[in-house]
Amino acid sequence: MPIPLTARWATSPRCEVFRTVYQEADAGRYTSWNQIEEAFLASMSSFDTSIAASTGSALTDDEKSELGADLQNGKGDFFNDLLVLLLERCSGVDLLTTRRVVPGLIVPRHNLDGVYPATGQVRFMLEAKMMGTPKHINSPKQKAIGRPGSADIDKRVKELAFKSIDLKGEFSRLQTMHGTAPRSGGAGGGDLTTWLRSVDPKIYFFIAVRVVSDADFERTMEWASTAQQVLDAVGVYCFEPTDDSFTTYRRRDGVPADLQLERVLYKACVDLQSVKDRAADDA
DNA sequence: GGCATTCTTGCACACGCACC
DNA sequence: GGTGCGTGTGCAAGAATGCC
Repeated sequence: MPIPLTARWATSPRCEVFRTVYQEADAGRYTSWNQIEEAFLASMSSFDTSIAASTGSALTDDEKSELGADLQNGKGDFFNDLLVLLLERCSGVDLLTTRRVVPGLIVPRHNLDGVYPATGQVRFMLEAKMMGTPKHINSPKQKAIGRPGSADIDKRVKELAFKSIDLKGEFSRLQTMHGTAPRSGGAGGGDLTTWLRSVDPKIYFFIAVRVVSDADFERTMEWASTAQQVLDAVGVYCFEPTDDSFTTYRRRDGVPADLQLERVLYKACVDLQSVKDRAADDA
């Protein structure tokens, strides 16, 4: 599977390390996170070292052109595309990686990262986010260790939680319109989590978080657990700085088993195959 | 094709609270 | 009271998308 041409990281010189990792995963036909974890960590270290080294004056237009216009953006898209690649390899199902406009029950247009199938009702959806950045020239007031990964996690979880409820509500409405009653009782007066997990689309949320302290890690886990109640599954990968430069990383252990990215990715793989079979039966 | 709008991601700042 | 930290809110930049 070639690098998506529309991806921001496909052309930026700073993202060369990402292309190398992606091509390694593609060539090796990798199907699990464990196979690519070390290369992923190394690419993050390389990328963030480049970001942190952008000291001196603010970037000129020429420098922006050379390095890629956006200073930080790129790793989030890379993380998303890498997960899609692994998931496709594992499940044998083609996901649609380009974002598409999907109507919800209340909000008429949602943009989604990775969905299946490419057309018609969405049955499976993947959302991936990267959080946390090192200190760099554009954030002079930032602490030396950088911005905590958990600083923005609440906003992202709340956004996705609403998107989940809205999309599943719309799917349920369409089922009712077509004479197919929802497979379990409605949310009103019942258990919202149980209802949400009984209704398509299956929504998987993956986050890679650069944590800078124990408190940062704990807060990340709390919000991941919250997200778990509204989504079908949440996969978390945490990494932390190991030296004074704060841009050499190692895996942060301690993520509960049900939140570990590698396990959730495998669950998503199995689920996606099931969704594909179910969609074929319904057709 | 050009402009306006929307979306995503990263960030600053104000405020409240705990601790010393 | 001063300091540090967590939290909530909203802004900014860049890219994607829509509209005329």
